[in-house]
Amino acid sequence: MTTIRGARDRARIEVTAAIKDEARRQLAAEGAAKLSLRAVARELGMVSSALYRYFPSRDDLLTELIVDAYDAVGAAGERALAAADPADHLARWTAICTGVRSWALARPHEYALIYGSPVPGYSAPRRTVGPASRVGVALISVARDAFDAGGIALPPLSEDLRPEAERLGAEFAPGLPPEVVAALVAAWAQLFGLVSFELFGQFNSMVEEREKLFVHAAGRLGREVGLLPGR
Amino acid sequence: MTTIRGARDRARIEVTAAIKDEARRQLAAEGAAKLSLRAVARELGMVSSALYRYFPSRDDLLTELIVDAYDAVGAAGERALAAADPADHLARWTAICTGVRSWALARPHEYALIYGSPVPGYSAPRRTVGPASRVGVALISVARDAFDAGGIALPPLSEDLRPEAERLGAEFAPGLPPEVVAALVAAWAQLFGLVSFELFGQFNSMVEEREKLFVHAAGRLGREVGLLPGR
DNA sequence: GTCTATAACGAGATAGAC
DNA sequence: GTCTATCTCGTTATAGAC
Repeated sequence: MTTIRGARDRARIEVTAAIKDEARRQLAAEGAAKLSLRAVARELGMVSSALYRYFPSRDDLLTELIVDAYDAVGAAGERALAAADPADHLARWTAICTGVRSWALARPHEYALIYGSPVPGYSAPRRTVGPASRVGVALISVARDAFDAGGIALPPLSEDLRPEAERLGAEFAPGLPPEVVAALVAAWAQLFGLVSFELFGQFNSMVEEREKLFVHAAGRLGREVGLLPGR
Repeated sequence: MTTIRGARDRARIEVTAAIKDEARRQLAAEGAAKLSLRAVARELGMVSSALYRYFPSRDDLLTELIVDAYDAVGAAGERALAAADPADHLARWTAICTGVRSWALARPHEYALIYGSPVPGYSAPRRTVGPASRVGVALISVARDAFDAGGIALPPLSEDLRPEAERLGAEFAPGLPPEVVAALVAAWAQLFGLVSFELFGQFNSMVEEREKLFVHAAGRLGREVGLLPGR
C-alpha cells in the first residue's frame, strides 16, 4: 500500500516508530492515564512541539498504540491458528486462545491498554473497531469451518435473545445459526476474562497451574460453541 | 465489631467517609493512577498533611477503596442470591451473576478499580484477598448446595489438571469434586470477562441486548459448573 | 514542502519556606 | 495551615533550517 520513496520517508517511519516505542515504555512504567507527549519527547531528545509533526495529538498517539496492540494480539491468534492441526477444530480454537494468552503474558501493559480499564478522558475512535475484532473474526472462522464440515449442535436459543443473535450473525458471522453466534460472543468475552484474571492478579496466591487451567477452560469454551475434537 | 464511643469517634468516621467519597469521585474523573491525596484534601478544604491522620499513605487510601469495592460487589451478589428461588440452583447462580453485573453498571469506576488494569506502582496487600473472594465464595456455595442436593455430573478432569483442582478444592471448596472446582474457577473468571467487556466498551456498536446476552451466558456458565434448573 | 526549535498560553501539580 | 516559586502538562503560533 504505502511505498517508501526515499530517505525522507524512511526517517519519518523511524522517528514514528521511536516515538511509539518510547510511548510503550511509558505505558509500562506509568500507565496509559499518565502517558505524556512531553515526556516522550524529552526522552527522545526532541522538543514536544516536534512530535506534532508525527501525531496530531496525544489521543492520536494513544489510538495508534491501541490499534497496534489490537493488531498484534489478533496476529498472534491468527499465527497460532495457522500452526494448529487443520483437521481438529477444537485444537484450532484452543490454539487461538493460547496464542492470545501468550501474547498477553509477553506484553501485559499493551494488553491492559486494550482490555483493561478505559483511559480517563479518552474515547476510542471508529478506526479501532476493525483491529479490535481480529481475534473474534478468527474465532468465528473456526466455528464456521466446524459448522461447514459437519454441523454444530447446540440447544435452541430462548426467544428473547434470538433476534439479537440473528442480527449479530447477519453482521459478523453470516451463515452461522443464532445459537452458535450467541455462544461465540459469550465465549469471546469469557476468553478475555480468563486472561485478564491471570494478568491482573486475581489468581494471585490462588491458582498456581495457570496455563493448565487456561487450556482446560479454553477447551470447554470451544465445546460451548459446539466444537468437537478431531473433526 | 467497632463500638462508637463518642463525638470524637463519630467525627473521625464522618471525615473518613468524606475522604473516601471524594476519592471515589476522583477515581471516576481521573482514574486510579491519578488519585492524589493533595487533590482530595483540596476538594475537602483540608490541607494534605491533615489527611495523613486518616490514611497513612495514598496506597492505604487506595487499599481502603479497593476493599470497599470488593465488599460492595460481594454484598450485591449475596443479596441477589438471598432473593432468588432457593429451590432453583441455576436461578440462584444466575442471580449472583446479575447482581454482580448490576452493581458494576451502577459503579463502573469502582468496578474498574478492582477488575480493571492494575494501578501502576500499587501492589495490593494481603487484606484485599478476603474481600476479593466474596463473589467466588457465593458461587461456590451454590455449587455446594446443588452437589449436596443431588450431585453434579461433569466429565472427568484431565490428569494434568486434577492435582491443581484438588489442591484448590481442599483450600476453597472442600467436599466438591475437582471437576466442579476447575469449572468454578473458570466460570468465576469468565463471569467477569462478560461484565468487563460490556463495561469497558468491547460491545460498543456491536452487542445491543447486553442484559439478555448476559443472562443467557450466565446460565450457560452455571451449566458448565454442573447446575441444573429447578433442583 | 518537511522538519525542528523557540516561545508562549492557561491550567494544574508540587515542594518548601514561613 | 498558608503562600509562593517552580515545576508539569497539551497545545499553538511563529520563525528558520534543510
